[in-house]
Amino acid sequence: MPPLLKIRSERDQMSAIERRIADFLLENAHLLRDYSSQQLADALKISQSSVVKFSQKLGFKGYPDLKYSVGEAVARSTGGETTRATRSAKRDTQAALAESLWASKARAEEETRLINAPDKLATIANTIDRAGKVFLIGSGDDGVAAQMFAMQLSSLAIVAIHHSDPLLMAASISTAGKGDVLVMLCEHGQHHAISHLSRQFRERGGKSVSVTRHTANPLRAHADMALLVSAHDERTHIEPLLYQSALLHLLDLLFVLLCEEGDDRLAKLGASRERGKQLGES
Amino acid sequence: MPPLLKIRSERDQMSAIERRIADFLLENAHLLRDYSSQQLADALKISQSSVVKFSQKLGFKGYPDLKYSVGEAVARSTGGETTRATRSAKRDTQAALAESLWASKARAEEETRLINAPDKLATIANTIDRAGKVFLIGSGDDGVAAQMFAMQLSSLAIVAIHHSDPLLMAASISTAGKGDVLVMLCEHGQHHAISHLSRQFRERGGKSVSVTRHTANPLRAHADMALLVSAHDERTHIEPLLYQSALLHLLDLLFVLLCEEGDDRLAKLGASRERGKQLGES
DNA sequence: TAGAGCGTCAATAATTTATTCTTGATCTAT
DNA sequence: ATAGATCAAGAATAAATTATTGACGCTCTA
Repeated sequence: MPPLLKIRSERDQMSAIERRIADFLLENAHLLRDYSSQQLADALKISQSSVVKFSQKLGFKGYPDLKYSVGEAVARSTGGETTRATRSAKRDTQAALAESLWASKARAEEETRLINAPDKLATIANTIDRAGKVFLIGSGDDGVAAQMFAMQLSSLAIVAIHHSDPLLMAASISTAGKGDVLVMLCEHGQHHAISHLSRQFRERGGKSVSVTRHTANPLRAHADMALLVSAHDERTHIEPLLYQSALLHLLDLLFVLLCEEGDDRLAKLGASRERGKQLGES
Repeated sequence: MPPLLKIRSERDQMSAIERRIADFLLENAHLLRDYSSQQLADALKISQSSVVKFSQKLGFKGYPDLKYSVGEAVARSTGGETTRATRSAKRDTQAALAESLWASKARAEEETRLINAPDKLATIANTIDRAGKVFLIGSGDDGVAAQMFAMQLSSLAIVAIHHSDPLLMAASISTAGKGDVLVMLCEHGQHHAISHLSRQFRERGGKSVSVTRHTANPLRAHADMALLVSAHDERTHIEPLLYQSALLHLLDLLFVLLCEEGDDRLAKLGASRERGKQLGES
């Protein structure tokens, strides 16, 4: 039980002095850091030993232990508050910049999470999990994201084939069959070539998944399943960053779902990581 | 700055004994509660006064103060979650998953921002801005990030050459000269091949920038400028996501700084985007 | 009203923390 | 090289904080 809650709940069967201590703690928990048991006693005009006994009666090893617990509780409740001290001008403006960029990203990622129903995500994760081969296409920014996701899939021992080029992908797809999955990343969903691929792929019995902005777009319309990304900012140089970030976050989420899909996935991930480490030493 | 982050970031310029203490704290932060300064000293076979001095050097009032701070930090990081009862639907668990992932990322990005001094970032942005050519090397996850950054630089009309392969990069570098920049992304900074490239590159008069985890590592030591990434999580399948995310965030920040470096940069970005749009319609 | 039970405090013991001082190692400038 | 400076580390010790003890007074009850 959190210490402050415990104190409150036992407050009623306490003696007068104990109640004084309890009240002080409840009101001043956040500045307990600077109080020794003696100082606390002085502040309340009671003896130091009363403070110690109070601590022990509540089940703590002693006063420092109580103090430590209260510190934890306060930290938890006040969240990840960062003490922001005013520094030099440059530091401030740059911190503000970082802060604002971060906030924008947070918003984009949050929006993105909300417009993709959990069931849908779970279904897609499941489909990928059972898939024979996973094909990924995307160019430009999308290509990089696709590549990253492909690497993640590989590390889970899922066969993933990534191409930026629709022509190359067309060739790869000719080996696809039922149970395979095609993940198409295309910000605006307007690449005809990709829509075309989708059609071919589905004819061969595979499932297609589109990942686009949440606008109406042909790619999304033609896909079996559609993931959506939301990212907006009036500063045109920022918007692509938000798109990237939200997209990656969405894919990360999918990755984590996959990790938890089956126990052996994580084992395979561990093994893959080991191999990577050995190569890395070269 | 959170105490554990502070410890990590100063770890490199510590003496051997101090490093022992630092490592112990980082690994055993959650059970520091039961250690007095003397017990900690005994566990590490060092003197108690060393522990106290360590605390003071880090800016704490004394050992108990350090302990208190670490307690807060641990409490915060192990989630301000008041263990929510029965998670009924799939929706809930997935939302929680997303939430936790997002919180971890936020922490990693925040930490990363804090350990890279604004001045340093500004200097690097400036160096890149003035550079003739920018070379980027990185493989695996780092490679994807490098590629992404290269694309961003290109969109600002900065000449950016990216390779995953050190051999190819070696060939490219032979065209480099004074005023050029080599950005080396390498999570653990242990790739000898990259260190080798760095040496070659600097001999030709170029400036090298390393981007690694904030551990002591050879790559970082050899570089003219070093960017650092902080990302930690006990769940081994999550940590790489955090690294990715924090790394990209750092590079995004650099990108934004570049955008604001000169007015014409934004204009060029707009033009580049226009061209991209036209291509995209195909 | 004697005495058991409890809470408080002052005194003090025990523990923990902080400081001082010494030693030895590593630089630095002559 | 070498004297001097600087620093890290530990031992010894001082200072502080914390914990325990025992005495006193209060209340309740048989």
